[in-house]
Amino acid sequence: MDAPNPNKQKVGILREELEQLQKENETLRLMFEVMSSKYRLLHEAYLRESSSTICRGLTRFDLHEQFSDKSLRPQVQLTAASSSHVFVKTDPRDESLIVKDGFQWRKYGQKVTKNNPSPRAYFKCSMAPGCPVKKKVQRCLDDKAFLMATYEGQHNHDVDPTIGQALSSPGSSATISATTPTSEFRVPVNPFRPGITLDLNLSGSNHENSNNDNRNDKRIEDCVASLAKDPGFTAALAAAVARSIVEQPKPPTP
DNA sequence: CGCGTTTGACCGGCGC
DNA sequence: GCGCCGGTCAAACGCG
Repeated sequence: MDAPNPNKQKVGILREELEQLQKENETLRLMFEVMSSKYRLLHEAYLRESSSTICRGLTRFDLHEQFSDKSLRPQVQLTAASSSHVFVKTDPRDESLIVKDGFQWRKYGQKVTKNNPSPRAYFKCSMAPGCPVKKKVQRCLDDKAFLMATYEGQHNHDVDPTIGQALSSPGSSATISATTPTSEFRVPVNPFRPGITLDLNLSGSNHENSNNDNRNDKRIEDCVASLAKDPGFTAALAAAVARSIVEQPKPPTP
């Protein structure tokens, strides 16, 4: 009776592993549910904002100003491919036209435009010599809490890592912010690259380390908000997560 | 002194 | 052709 049955011992180990995997599975399921619910909420908020704040800004600030200017129509048609508009929420009392997007910019001009009393500032990227990227920053006509940055061109270098780490998406990135009466959400976008780079590193420590709850929540929000920008990727990710939940984890083979 | 910002001047495109 | 407008240049200026 002293010698333990090796089979029973093996079964015990396997059972332990199984329980551990089930716990992990449950955790992942909960995370997925949280992500899904947050995604739904944020997507609804995003759609609301798209049809109100941002679209209002675009139609009255950008579209009105640029589309009404027939000289810019060809450029506007190229906008989707060669330039991007980013709304950045700032303190309306802050009169500086500074958009912290992870790059260093050198201001080379400022103009007061016809349709907006707020001056428009012109910046060139100064992080790398010869970088062709320019941006224009102007306070939104309707909501002075927002700055609209228009980026043109592609960077020929990477983002400053010390600044980039503070942003949720690696590489070049900027933050769109939009407010609803009750909430604020941030949508990380990448105005210079075709794809959206997401940090989906939702490690198990998320639920183990309560000190990181706020940061993890924010990261999840950032991820979810990014998903809202790309329905195709949303579907692909949802399918992948669903698969990982449906598929029972197999015990490790020796 | 070097670097970045400011700001008036200048240029080019477009509409009338 | 002229005027308007957005975009850019470059000298002056300020700051560390």
